Amino acid sequence: MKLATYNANSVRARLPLLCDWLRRERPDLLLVQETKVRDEAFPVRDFEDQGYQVVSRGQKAYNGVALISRRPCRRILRDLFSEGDTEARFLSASFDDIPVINVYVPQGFQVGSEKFQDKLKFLETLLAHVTDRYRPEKPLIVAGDLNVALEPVDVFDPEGLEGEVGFHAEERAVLRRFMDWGLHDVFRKHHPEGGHFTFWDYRVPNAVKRRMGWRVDYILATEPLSRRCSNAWIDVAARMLPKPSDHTFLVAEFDLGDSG
Amino acid sequence: MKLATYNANSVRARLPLLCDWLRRERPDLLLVQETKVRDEAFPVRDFEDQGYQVVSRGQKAYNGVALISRRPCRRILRDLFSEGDTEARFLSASFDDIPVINVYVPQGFQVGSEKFQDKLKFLETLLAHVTDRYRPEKPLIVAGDLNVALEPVDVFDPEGLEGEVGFHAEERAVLRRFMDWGLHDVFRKHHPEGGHFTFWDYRVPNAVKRRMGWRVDYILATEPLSRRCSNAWIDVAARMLPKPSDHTFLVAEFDLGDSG
DNA sequence: GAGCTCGATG
DNA sequence: CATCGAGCTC
Repeated sequence: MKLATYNANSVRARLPLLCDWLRRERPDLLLVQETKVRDEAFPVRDFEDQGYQVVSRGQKAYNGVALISRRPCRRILRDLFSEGDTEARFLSASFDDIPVINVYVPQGFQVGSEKFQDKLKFLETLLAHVTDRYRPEKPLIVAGDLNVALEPVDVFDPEGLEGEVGFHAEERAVLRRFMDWGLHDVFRKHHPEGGHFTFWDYRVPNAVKRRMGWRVDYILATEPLSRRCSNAWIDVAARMLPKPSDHTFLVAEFDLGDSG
Repeated sequence: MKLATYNANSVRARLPLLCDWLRRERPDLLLVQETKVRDEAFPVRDFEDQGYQVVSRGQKAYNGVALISRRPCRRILRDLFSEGDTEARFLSASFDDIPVINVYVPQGFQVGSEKFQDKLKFLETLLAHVTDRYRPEKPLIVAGDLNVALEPVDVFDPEGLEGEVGFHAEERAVLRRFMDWGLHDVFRKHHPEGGHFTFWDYRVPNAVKRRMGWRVDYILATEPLSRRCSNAWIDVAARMLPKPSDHTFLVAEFDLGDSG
């Protein structure tokens, strides 16, 4: 099974790039974040034309997540919070009985701000959701834009960025607890060396060439799946195409035998 | 000499279409209206790369006219009104001693409105400019988006549109006086039958296929040039391309012998 | 329907 | 740098 995650920064603005990429890579499942579109306006047809189905949890202008898959899904869940989500940042479903959670974690604005607290709250709630409902011995995938770089090798300037939003001890500690519970970072498993990024700020000139990026997008898997992850890679070239998102694709392949 | 006029509805938005068209048609001179860009931001390079020179009279966001030519021009004039123009709607220059006036006449909003009066004032001032400075026995071209359909055959529904802005007796009367003075509509000369249009409103679904257009773009020439006009045509296909302007190209060819 | 500006967000 | 509205024009 080939799974990818992509913060599109508008699924409509990224439609040509996305369609080209799907045509070439043909993943079984693509998790998209920052679709920035209401469900009624999601360009479903463009994906259906390529043999994909779309489940979307969107809102106007901001956030929005979607599951784009070749096979149907079950057990769709659109809300992380028991009160119902005010922002479209969470979407989970099962594909061939493998539960997949797609998240777009709040960026957090500034350390100490109310938005930063919301970010921590979101991560804590997601962690509780995972630990309450799943077991590390069973298959589970949690993936998307977590908006946190876990280790110093996951940012281009760990000293300079230490304590900044996205690389602050408090966020990293919460993310660490996902790992401690039993979620494995499948990209890290295949690339322990670091210096690989999935996001480069538009505002930094030539950020990709200058390797001024962050690794904030993840595919996390419990042990039975992580064990079967045969490959994981970041499509840096897709960040160099015309009209790119500020993120790029993270891909993982799982050897699931006949069942997947 | 091959001359074309085109209301681009943003020269920047139309850059791919324009460049493709120039590569294919290679006119000696292209008159553009609604460039919608300040002179400093005009994409001059894209035209220079194809062997064209650009003279532009632009403003921010609205209006804007330009002369795009393979040969240099002389006697550039950027203002129609003696007080200096507040809107970028007029640009004239001489090419091989043939004076060419490029205009974007105000659309006029609604009959009876102040903008409609401005439109009539613009047309009257242009007529005075022409009759004061030129003679019908000498070469002169006046072309561009005149925003007036002269005759019933120049709109898709003459009965329904009678009296509407763009097809009102008062505007048509002023335009008629250009003809009476000695300017000839070179497209009409080759296509007396009517039913040919240069503009189709974006808001009318399938307007081109349904032939729901207007002929409001013109190439007018004095007798010594009109006599030599060997061909004139409207490139309807260019209105059917992806991301078209709401207008399309009007082209005329003149047999000028060695001198042009 | 499709350009434009502007102020917002990241 | 590149999204998004809103409000404007044609």
